[in-house]
Amino acid sequence: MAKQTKCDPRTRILDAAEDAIGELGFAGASLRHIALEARVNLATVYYYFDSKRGLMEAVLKRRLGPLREEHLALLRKHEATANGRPLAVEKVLEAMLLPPLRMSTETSAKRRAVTQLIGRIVTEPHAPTQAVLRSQRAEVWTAFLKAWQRSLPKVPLAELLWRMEFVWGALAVILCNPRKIELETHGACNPAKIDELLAGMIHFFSPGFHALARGSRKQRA
Amino acid sequence: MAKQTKCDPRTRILDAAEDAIGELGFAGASLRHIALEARVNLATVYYYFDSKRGLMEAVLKRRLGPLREEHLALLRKHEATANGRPLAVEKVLEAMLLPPLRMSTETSAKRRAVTQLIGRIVTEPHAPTQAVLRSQRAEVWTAFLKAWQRSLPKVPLAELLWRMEFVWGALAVILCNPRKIELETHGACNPAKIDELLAGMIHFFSPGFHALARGSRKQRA
DNA sequence: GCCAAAGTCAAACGTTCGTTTAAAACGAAC
DNA sequence: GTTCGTTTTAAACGAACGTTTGACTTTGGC
Repeated sequence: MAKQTKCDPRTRILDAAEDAIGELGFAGASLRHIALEARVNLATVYYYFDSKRGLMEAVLKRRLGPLREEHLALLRKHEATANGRPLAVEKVLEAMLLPPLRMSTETSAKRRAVTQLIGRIVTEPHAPTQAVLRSQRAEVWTAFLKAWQRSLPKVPLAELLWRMEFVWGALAVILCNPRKIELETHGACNPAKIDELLAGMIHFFSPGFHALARGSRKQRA
Repeated sequence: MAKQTKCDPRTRILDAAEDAIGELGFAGASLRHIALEARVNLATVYYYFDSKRGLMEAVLKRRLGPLREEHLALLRKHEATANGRPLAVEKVLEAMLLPPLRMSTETSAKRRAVTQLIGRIVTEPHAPTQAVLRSQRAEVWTAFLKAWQRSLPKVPLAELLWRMEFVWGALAVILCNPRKIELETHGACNPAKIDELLAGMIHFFSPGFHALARGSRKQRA
């Protein structure tokens, strides 16, 4: 029972599926390719997961569950430190950005699949996938929206929602193709250095969040 | 010869392919589905385009070509107005954002495929597709990088590249799933109102661009 | 040692994929 | 009316897809 740390077929299948999805997308990743990569018979995939859709959901939930917990935990931690006062913009941004960035480098260097997986989620057209994502993301999304509303009470709701989408999009594009960014910039940008990246993103996005709504004439500060 | 405005099979195939890719992604869009939607025999697709890859390239180039021209034209127009001086941050941002946003609403309301197509490009795993994209995007990318370097000479190259990626990612996430954003925000955000959206994005991103590099102790202004 | 449960395996199911073929239908030219 | 190049068509190709089956091997409890 202590032997099934990483050698059990179930985990191997999940790992292989994660790699395949990251490389080829949900539609392009075939079960035969996944089974071959996991050194498992094709039918074994159906033994552990009922279908391709079942496997896809398992792949997503394995990562999105912990990610959600980290998101909420970090947000709660900052709120505990704030002692009931609204969080600083920088803290909310950090809570949004750090968990995905950290997860992208936690896995071994060779397997950058998690990264791509999370990034790909945003634009994935695969309908069943989208359903899983929405349910997993809803709780985190509302938690962050509340935090933003408390921190920036003068910014209208629609504006806050837009800005959250902007940040999420910027994050996704990095996670999705970190190798591409590194190549396109001839090495000037290195998505693996998450400390620098996080600091850079917070530094870049904070001023925008502090900006009030356009055309708001009631601004006093 | 003047009759082939929108009824010729070639255009119908391109339109159908655009729809299918927008909905299902490049791997998920099958030629049979596309041919059926275009009311064309399957072999006709091969008559006009050599293969599935050929069709995909044609679909991309039909939109990316004009988009590139609009990008460069708008940038040149602003530079002409600036009279040799560096462009304002807001102008460069507008030149980056307006062409894709405008293209997303130029097509009829029912066919929001262009929008999704452009957005999907960012995270598309399909390898041949990526190759087409890189070549189409390279020219525009370097043009904007030059503009940014002139406007913000104190910000290091790597930082500028990162910020361009951020903006591009935010844009992509909107273009890719405008309907999703509208639903998730319960109508508070409407991606179809591109004037408001553009103003909001410029207003949000400008302060970040004006920010200097982190930890830069040589800053004087 | 036996047995039921858990797990693995090769082989095949029917479907759909991208692609090809060869013949039919078409329109303009002579 | 025949001819020729262009366009459209039905039918089929082999390969790969998701999925199922049934037999085989392994395992832990009695």
